[in-house]
Parts: sequence; structure tokens; C-alpha cells
Amino acid sequence: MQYWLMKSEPSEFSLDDLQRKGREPWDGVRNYQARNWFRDQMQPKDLAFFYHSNCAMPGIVGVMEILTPAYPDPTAFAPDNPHYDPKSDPAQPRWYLVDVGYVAHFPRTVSLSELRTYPALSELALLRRGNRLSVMPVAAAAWAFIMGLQAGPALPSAPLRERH
DNA sequence: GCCAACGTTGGC
DNA sequence: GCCAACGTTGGC
Repeated sequence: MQYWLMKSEPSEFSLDDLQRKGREPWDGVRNYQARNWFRDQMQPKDLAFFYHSNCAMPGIVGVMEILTPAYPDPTAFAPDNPHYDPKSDPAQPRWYLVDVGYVAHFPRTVSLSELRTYPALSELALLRRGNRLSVMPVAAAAWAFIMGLQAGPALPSAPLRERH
């Protein structure tokens, strides 16, 4: 059982889209390190944070579940697909994917800027300088910490109230 | 195997 | 839209 973080641009595919559809093949990943995690490490019942990237408020918006073992990404074989890769031979597929299932929305987005404020998360791959991976592992302690943020208000930018 | 050029990611 | 950081490509 492992934990993950997976990025998607909400204009392409958002957590709302996943909720609507229930499940989805996480296709189009074209990075070898991410491919290796799909193929070699990810297992059904693993959980993953759904991260919205390249948008007004980048951050973690909820949780999904890995539903299937890795299998070859069919979009790599489809010439009319934007993720087509002529070098991926169906007899020896280069790219893999897993199906994911909707689990839950967070009550609020845990933004990238908020995540950066927690020393407990300093080892999170997402926060390391220049990180561009779209699929990455999350340590169990970091997973629990982020899940725990949902319990409290934790709105650091909210105006302070006078106390009398 | 080196490395410059290029394309992509993704925050801001 | 800008641009830093990074991965990939391809000439040599």
C-alpha cells in the first residue's frame, strides 16, 4: 500500500470531472520516471492526491484510488491522439497507465503556497525545486499530515480577529 | 558519450 | 505572457 500525488490541469481533466465519471484511465503520461512508478510500484487500492496544476490556485483538491494494475496506454498507439507516440510499439509498449476512481473532494483546496509553509512537508517531491513530475510518491507521514489539515480551519491568510 | 538546441511544464 | 527548470533529441 503506497500513497501518490498525481497532477492534472483542471482545464483538461479536473477532480469534478472524475467525480462525474466515477473512474478514468489516467492516460497521456509521457515521462519515464512516472511510467516506472505506474508499471513497477503502483497497485490497486493505493490512494493518490489529485493535484490541480497550471491554474489560478494550484494545489491538492482531493483524493482518488488506484483501481487497476498498470496496462499499456492506448493513446500512444492512436495517430490522431495528441499523446500519440510513433515510437511506442504495441508489441513492446513504451507507456503505461492505471485507472483511477473518485474518492472525495477536500473541503478546501490545499494550495501549493500553503503546502510550502509546513516544515513537515519539506521532503515532499512536489515542493522540491524545479520539480516537474506529474506522478510522484508521497510518504505515509506526509499523507497523514496533509489529510490532517482538513480537520482544522488552517487559513493562514485569513484576517486576524481582535480578541477582547 | 558529450552537450547544445529545443520543447515542455507549470508557477507566477 | 514570461521565463526558470528540466527532459529529450540529435549531431558529432
